[in-house]
Amino acid sequence: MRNRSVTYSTENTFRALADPTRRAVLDLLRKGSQPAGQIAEAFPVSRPAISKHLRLLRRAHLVTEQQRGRHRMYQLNPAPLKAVDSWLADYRRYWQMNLANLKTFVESEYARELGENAVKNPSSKK
Amino acid sequence: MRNRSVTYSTENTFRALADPTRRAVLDLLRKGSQPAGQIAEAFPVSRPAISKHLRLLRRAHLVTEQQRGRHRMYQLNPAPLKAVDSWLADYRRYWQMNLANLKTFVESEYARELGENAVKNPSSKK
DNA sequence: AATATGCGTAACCGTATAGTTACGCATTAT
DNA sequence: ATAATGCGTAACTATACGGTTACGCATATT
Repeated sequence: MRNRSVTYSTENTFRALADPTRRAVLDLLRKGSQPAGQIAEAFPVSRPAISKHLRLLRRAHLVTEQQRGRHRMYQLNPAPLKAVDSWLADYRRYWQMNLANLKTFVESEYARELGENAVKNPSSKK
Repeated sequence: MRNRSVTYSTENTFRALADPTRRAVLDLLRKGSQPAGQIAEAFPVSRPAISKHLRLLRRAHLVTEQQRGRHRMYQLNPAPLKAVDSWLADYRRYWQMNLANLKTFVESEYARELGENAVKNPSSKK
């Protein structure tokens, strides 16, 4: 298997990104691989706390580790972020619309009628 | 205040996206505003469960609601996703690098030396 | 050989999720 | 006026976080 494109669990990826500390760890690793202890020093929480964050990041395949003597070097693996990026892609065109226009549209009578229709013709629920 | 650019809590945004059901709700709302009940019908979980998801999405400002008779219309607000997008931006260039090259680099003796240096010159810790 | 260092894990705690069922309050329909 | 509908919330449960301290095991140092 050479360079076969790998799929990761989008679920794990989003979950891993939910915590600000973990995002900060990734940001840190963008500057280069670092051993676990050095990563921990960058944060106000205890080393075991970081160790657990690293475990989640590992599960999400957002970092890879390799033993280097008694150190564990952590390296960023941005590949799973591609899934996040492509999920976001579908939304980009939305914020490219003028949101002010959207707002006035929603508050218009036209939208109101659409809303009523959506409600009165649920086309489900009996 | 007219169209003043609003900032949202990135924290809340990422947290809201962590759950697959909530992401699916957003995906659903991309097709158009819907009342809460209709949203709930699209999922295998109970209506109150969806109601709670909607609460989190509201807190994250990813949806807006408005009373429409006895219905509550939910509408997508993609604006907070811009923060996610810009966080991701810093990573895009990484997955544009050839990851195979990166891998061989990391495993090279050169990287090994860098790694050792990083360890032996922590430039912190006493 | 003995000691120090790096780092993961276990055990424990408080809080937030994610789901459930039961309930209550408006609004609409009859 | 009464009944039905739409939907949020309360109360409860199980699980997962995020943090802590204590511990243990390799690897390095002296």
